Amino acid sequence: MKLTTKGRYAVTAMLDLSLHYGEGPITLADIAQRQGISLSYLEQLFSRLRKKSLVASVRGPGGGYSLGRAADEIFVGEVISAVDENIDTTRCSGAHNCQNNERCLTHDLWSDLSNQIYGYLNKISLQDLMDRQAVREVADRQDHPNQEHPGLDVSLADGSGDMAGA
Amino acid sequence: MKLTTKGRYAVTAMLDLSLHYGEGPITLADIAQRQGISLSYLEQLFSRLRKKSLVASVRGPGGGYSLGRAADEIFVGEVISAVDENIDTTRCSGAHNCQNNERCLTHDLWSDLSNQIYGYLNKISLQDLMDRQAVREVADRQDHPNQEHPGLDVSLADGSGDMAGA
DNA sequence: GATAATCTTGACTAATTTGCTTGGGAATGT
DNA sequence: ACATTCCCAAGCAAATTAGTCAAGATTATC
Repeated sequence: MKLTTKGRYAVTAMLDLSLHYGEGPITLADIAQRQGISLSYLEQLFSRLRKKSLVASVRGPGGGYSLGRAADEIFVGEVISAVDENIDTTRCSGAHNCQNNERCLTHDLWSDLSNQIYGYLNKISLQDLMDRQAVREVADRQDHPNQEHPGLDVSLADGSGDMAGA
Repeated sequence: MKLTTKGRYAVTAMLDLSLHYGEGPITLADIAQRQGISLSYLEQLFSRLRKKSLVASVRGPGGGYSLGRAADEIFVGEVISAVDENIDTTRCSGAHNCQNNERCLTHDLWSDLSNQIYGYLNKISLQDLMDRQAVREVADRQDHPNQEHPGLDVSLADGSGDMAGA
């Protein structure tokens, strides 16, 4: 499990696709302009997203990309791991050929956490994120009817996720 | 929120410290050998961990590092962000100087997710991880009394974390 | 006090990853 | 035919990672 700006670009682009669902195929040029990502970089990312069937493509004029499945069936963890090219041998390279028991023990502690994070991210769908945003926007508009950009950057990470039964 | 091998090293080292709590200060040389991390790299990481008071140091012979607080008061998110040096301007650089509403919208969707992940990781303490492992070890030993390394690499990410009220 | 163990700091470097450019293709609607 | 789009691969600058090296500062022990 890795989480870098690369994954952020991928998730952002997928969210952009979700937001324009129903408008037909969306061109990468549109996403590039809207999200401030270079077209060629997007092409690389979408190449991987396509191999994992997270997006579908249509070539030719009027073509573009659309979500490979419904937004509530695509999970953030999938998107991130699709672009991560993660062969990540975790030092112990899967097998238990560590130097000693101690090292292996600590390694297992880490991989345990990694699995937890992954499980967590694989429960959050693109639709979930959009729903959250929609709810907040409505609430914000009710509070501040005359502003273009209400205080959306105020952290409201409620962090109500449970700790997965440690 | 960033999650790379650097953070993994830091968490692994902190877990090593936790496991040897009560044995007095632990030298970086010990951790380096046990966890297979270079001594000098550990020095860099611990310099940052120390600035955030996540570890305490004792100099001179017999010196070393120990946890800055109890293991159940140190959270994974803290450890990771301590070594991340995260000035991460998130493209919109905090303010709302985006190109248009749409871009800002998608950006907020991402930062929302980022906050969620962060909140999640800040609920998992080092103690939690050790407890999980301890429980599993006992269970495994009961099932396979004669093995040194029972099947600990089998994923058991139960992922019972809730999705934070999307 | 000398010495050795250990943390502390900073400069430097090789390898890898990121993010992007360039330059070509291949498919397809008009 | 042509313009538009996806597709693909090579290459490249900047950043990050992971590490080395070298010089110190502190302190327990002899």
